[in-house]
This record gives sequence, structure tokens and C-alpha cells, in this order.
Amino acid sequence: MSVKRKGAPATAPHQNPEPAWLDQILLGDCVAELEKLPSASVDVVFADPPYNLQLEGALHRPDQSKVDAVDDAWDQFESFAAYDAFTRAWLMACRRVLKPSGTLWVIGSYHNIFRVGTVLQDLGFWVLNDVVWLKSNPMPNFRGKRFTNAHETMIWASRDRKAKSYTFNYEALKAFNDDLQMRSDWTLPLCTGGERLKDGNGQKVHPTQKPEALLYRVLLSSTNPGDVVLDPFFGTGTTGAVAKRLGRHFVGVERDRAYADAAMSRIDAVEPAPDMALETTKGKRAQPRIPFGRLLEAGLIAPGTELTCAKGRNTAVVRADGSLETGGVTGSIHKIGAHVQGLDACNGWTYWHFAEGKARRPIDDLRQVIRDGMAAA
Amino acid sequence: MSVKRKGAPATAPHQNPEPAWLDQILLGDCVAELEKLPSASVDVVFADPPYNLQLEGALHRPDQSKVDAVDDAWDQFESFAAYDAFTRAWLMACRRVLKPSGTLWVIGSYHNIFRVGTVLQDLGFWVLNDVVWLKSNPMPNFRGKRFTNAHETMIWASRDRKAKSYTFNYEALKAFNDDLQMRSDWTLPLCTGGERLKDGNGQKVHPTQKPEALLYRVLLSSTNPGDVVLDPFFGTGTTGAVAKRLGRHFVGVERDRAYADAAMSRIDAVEPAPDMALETTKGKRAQPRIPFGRLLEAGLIAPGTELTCAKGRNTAVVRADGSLETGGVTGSIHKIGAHVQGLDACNGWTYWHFAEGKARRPIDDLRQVIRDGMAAA
DNA sequence: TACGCCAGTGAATCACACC
DNA sequence: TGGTGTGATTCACTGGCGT
Repeated sequence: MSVKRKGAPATAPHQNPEPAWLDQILLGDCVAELEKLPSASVDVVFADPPYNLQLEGALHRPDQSKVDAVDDAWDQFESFAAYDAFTRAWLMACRRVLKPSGTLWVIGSYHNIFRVGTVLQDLGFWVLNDVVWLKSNPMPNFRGKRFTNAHETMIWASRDRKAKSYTFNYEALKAFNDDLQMRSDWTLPLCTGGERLKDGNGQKVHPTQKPEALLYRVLLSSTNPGDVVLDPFFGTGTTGAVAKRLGRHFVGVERDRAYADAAMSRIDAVEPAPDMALETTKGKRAQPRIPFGRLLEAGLIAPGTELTCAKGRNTAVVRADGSLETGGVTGSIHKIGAHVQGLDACNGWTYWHFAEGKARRPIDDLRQVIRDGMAAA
Repeated sequence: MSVKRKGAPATAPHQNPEPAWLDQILLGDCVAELEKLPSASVDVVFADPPYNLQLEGALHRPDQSKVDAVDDAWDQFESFAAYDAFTRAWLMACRRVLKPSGTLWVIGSYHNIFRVGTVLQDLGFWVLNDVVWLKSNPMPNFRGKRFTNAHETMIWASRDRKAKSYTFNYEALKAFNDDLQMRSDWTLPLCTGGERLKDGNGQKVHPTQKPEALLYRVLLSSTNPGDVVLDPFFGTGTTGAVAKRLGRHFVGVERDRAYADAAMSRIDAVEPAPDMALETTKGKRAQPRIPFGRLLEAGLIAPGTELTCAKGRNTAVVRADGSLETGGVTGSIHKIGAHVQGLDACNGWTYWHFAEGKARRPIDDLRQVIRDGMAAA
């Protein structure tokens, strides 16, 4: 059973006819549906499996609004063992349909990615890279109990350790990345705004829709035009939409008919236009911010150092966490700079100075040392 | 057997004597050595285990110079199963010596981190975050067959799922990061230059020496001054050096005497930061609790006073016992604050305001008056 | 039309002391 | 041990509405 696409391109009579499952969504359990495909028939797998989040109570923002948690039934597993068994089953099914030179991508978070990586290695896949998706606009940590969970991890692996010449479009990626080798960290925003599929009530159709820019990089790097990309957890079809846009074929498997229907109409609306898309997806690696604490880590300022204003009139002492202390008041370089001047705001980088011999230099000079070091590398 | 440190601070006679293993390097296999430590004796573990790299043949740069790969004997394992058994053994040993409220950090790359993460979850550790170290100056990929491997992954986990109040210096990290909460991606350079330990021939002493900046952030976030940090793969002692600098105790285990010797002289040369500079920013949670009734006792609020929300729309009257009354309903400042807004919860301290002239100020300001008085006394 | 303000929201394993 | 009550806690971005 499958969801048929409309307006599938006609196959020219002199070519091999395309298999019936191409550019389709197979409706059903992914392991069962994959059995219907011939072995060694797809070039790349991209999989976004359930993460097995283990949430307890509801979480509220500081303003008391409720966080819309991912509590769908498809994300519930009884135990790590059950999750491992599930993972093993779908990875084995994917391995069978992958061509020997094929590669596989899986995305996950710390809840599940270690399990997936271990199973995948045990099955004989060979990890080529792990790639981290750095979210430029992640949800904050509302209770102040952990670091902001600001990234997800993708594993990129070949089918076998001795895989024959898997596809990696090194030069294309380098050109894409302003003539620098593409790194294993990709900074991209979440899928929001007009790209996010909404239902008639304005509610999101799928709780974990991935941004097209992510799939764009994945497919650009590891597939060629005309390749077949399998997504065993198709959801609302981001993989299919980007595949079509880039002139790749897709096969999706999805259990939920509502997701599959949304995916199919979404993909039908896609215009293949790779050249234009390249422009919109391309982005420089965001220049990392350098917080004041970085100067302490780098040993450029030691805890206990006294900073002064340019004239030496106001002073403050640097603490290990990068906060300043003066007259019993503590805060960031900016807050304390404002405080000692009786102002609302202050640029601490230019206000505070450190002693160098008899001279005083702004701490901004030290930040420049860090930036120069990063640029030189 | 251990490597003794020089100039260990004398323990004052009236204090509990420090255990003999504190601020020492235990020379030997980490599982065997850890058996000598009492259980529940360390606050945090930082582990940089062997990576299980499986390199075949030598890797050459485009100019044919040989890359100095990590191919030391200690980094070779026969199989994933052997690596998993090794991982299980040292993680179990660490778990025994960890305090119930302790946390553990492990750093690794895609070669081993999935194995480590899985074993750690299976042993009952509870992952709090995975943190990626983004290398600002990674080694390029010379063959052009993969993405530049530009990051490593750290797992931060509590000893148990229901761990009691593990240490996370949220406010300190926020101050460190220019008043934004710290994210799970940290951009830091590799350990190079003067920080990198070299032997008499200018060769690096250890192949995978970690930058002190990385440990600075780890220890600042998850330990307090005086805590004990265990590093079961001590190497050249980055963990010990930063621990000493930040006023934390360390225990190291290292199998290789050359590494241990290099570590000990390195640590002896470290100058600890002054105690005063080790004080870090604390949030309201660290402040003593003041019940609302205390404001009435202190005469800062009189019974019968009318409180309002910030905009003056909702009102309530203070009763002599510190409860509020509005529309016939009575309860605590929090309960009534929630009630008038139709919410489940509310922080009454910030919700309710008192009149001062024409302005309204939150009752939290009055609480601060009491706290300031306590601090002055 | 431009701009400012306010409300809404995103894969989240998000208290703890006290009785 | 569990139940109860206090009260701590958010970043980047989008979209709608009002001036």
C-alpha cells in the first residue's frame, strides 16, 4: 500500500522503466515495508528515528506557559533493550536494501544516539563522520539545571568497513563552504515560519519536522543527481522534498497516514530548482561569540586580577566565573561597568583595562588575541 | 604506589586530616587502583579514555609528510566487545567511588563515544547533557573523503537517574557567558603552543593532551571549590593542573610513569587562584529562605496593606499571619497569585507589588532588605 | 510604509526542603 | 518513605497589531 504521487515524470520508452516504488511513500511499519524492496537498490538512507525521550511531568516556561512536549505514542519504548531491538531491526532492513557502496545517515540526540551508534557499529556499518547540527535558535533550558541543549548529532556511515568508493562530493561542499573544507559542525536554524507545516488550525503537523537546509547539505554531500534516497521514518517528507528539489529520487516509509498525506502534497508542490536553492541554503559558519569568561580559560586573565577604568579611578576584581566584584557588588563586565559609573548600560570590553607595565590596555585587546588565534588556524 | 606531590598544603590540626590519596597520582591500572579508594569519596569524574582508533597503515599529508597518528599500544583493542568490557570495568569502578550526588564527564570521538554512552546508560548513569567541543583549529581532512573532523563529544551524566541535587553552577556559567545561559556547544582551540608539554627533543609528551580551557569550563560548571575530581586516565595531568588552579582537589590514575612524572612536575608549577576570586555567581536558590511573614514581623508590611499585580489590576489584602485574602479566598502569596491569574503556580514574590508613592514595587524588594540586613550582621 | 510592542513557540529526559 | 508547599526559571525568532 502506498501513497501515489501526482504527475510523476514519464519514463522514456528506451530507458529501463523505473521501479513502481520510486518517489513513493510506503504506508506501514518500516521493517515490513522495506522487505518489499529489492536488496542493494538504494544509494543513501537518511533516518530520523524516534528519540525515546523519557519525559516525566509537564514543563512550564518561566511565564507559566506549557511546553508542547513530544509525548507521542511512537516515541515510547519500554526499556533501552526494547529500543535497541527496534533499532537493530530497522538498521538491518536498511542495510539489506543499501547498495554496497551506499551510505547511511541517522540523526538523534543524547537520548538515543549512543544506542543507535553502537548497534550500527555492531551490524558492520563503518562510521565515516559524526556531524553536529548546531541550532542557532534552540529552546532554552527553562529551569537552569543543565546546559542549553543546543545541538543534535548525525552519524554518517558506509555500509561496510571496506566500502567501495562511497559518494562524497568534496569539491562541491568546499565550494559551498566558501572554499573551505566542510566541517563536521553545521550551524542552522530550526524549522520554523513558513517552512513548518501547519494544519487547518495553525497547529504543527509533525512535532519534529527537520529543516530543509539540513537535508540539503546531507544530499548535496553524499548523493548524485538521479540517486535513490530512502527515508524509513518519512514523517512529513522533508527528505523527499529536498530530494525532488535536487533531482534525486526518494522512497519513504511512514506509518501514520496523516503524516504521509501531508508529505505527499508537500512534495507535489516542490519545483526542482537546485541553482536557486543553493543560494538560499548557503551560509557561512557563524562567527562564534567570545564571552569574557573565555579570556580566563585561555589564561589571558587570571582570577584575582584587578581591572580599572582607563584612568584607573574605578577598580574591580575578576572572579573565576568571569564576573567582576567591586565593593561587594558582582556581575558581568558590562553590568559592573555600568554600576560604577552610575549608568544603565556600559560596554565592558572597552571600559575595563588591565595593567601592562605602567600602561593600561582595554580588555578588548585580549579578545582580539583570541580572534587572531582562531583566524590563524 | 603513587607519585607524591611537592609542597602539599599542610592540613591544619583542627581539621579532618585529608586522605593520603588526595592530590596524588596513583600509578597503575585504573580499575585496580580505584579499588584502593573508599566508595562515595569523589564529587566528579572526568575521563578521557583511549579512543579505540583503528587506523590502517600510515596517513600522509599531501606533501607526503607522515601524520603522527595515535597508534600507541594502549589505544588498541581487539574488538568492540573487548572495548565494551574495558569501558564497563572502568565505569563501574568510577561509579563506586562517586558520591551519590556526583557527576561524570567522558570525552570521546565517533570511534568510541557511542560505545561509552551505551555502557554508561546501561550501568544506570543518567545523561544530563552531551556537550560538543568545537575545535577552532582542527586538523584538516587530507584525503578529501570525509568532512573535517572538527569536534569531539563529551557526555555529562549523574550517577543515578534520581540523583539528588548534582552541582551545576548555572549562574556562574551564565555570568561567564556574558549573561546568556551556557549552551551545549563550546568553541575552543586545540592544545598547542606553550601549553603543550614537550620532551627534551621537542616531541609532544602525550598524543591527546586536552586544552586547559576545556577542563576550566568543565570544573567551573560542575564542581565547587574544595571538591574532589577524579581522572582515571590522567595522562599529563590537565585535569589536575586546572583543578589546582581553581582550588579543587584531584586524584589521578595513570599507568605510564613517564606521563605521571610529567604531570606531577606540571602540577607543582601551577599557582592556585586566590580563594576570594574562586567565589562565583550564585542565584537566588543559594540565598536563605525568607517566609513572607518575616516581612510583617519586621514591620516592612503592615497587616491590612493592599497588594496588587504589576499593573494594579488584581488586588489582595495582607492578613496578620502573612496570608493574602481576595474575594473571600485566602492563601499564601503564591497560592493567591496563582488563583487570581487562573494558573497552577505563581511566584508571589515577583507577582505582588506594594505602593510607594505613585509607583509599585515588587515585594521581593522588601525581602532583599531583610537579606541585606542579615548579610551586614 | 515603517517601526515598536507583545504574544507565541521550538525533540526537554528541567526542584527541593520539610514534615 | 511519600505528600505538601514554596518559589525559581528563557533565547532567538516569527507574526500580528497598533501607532
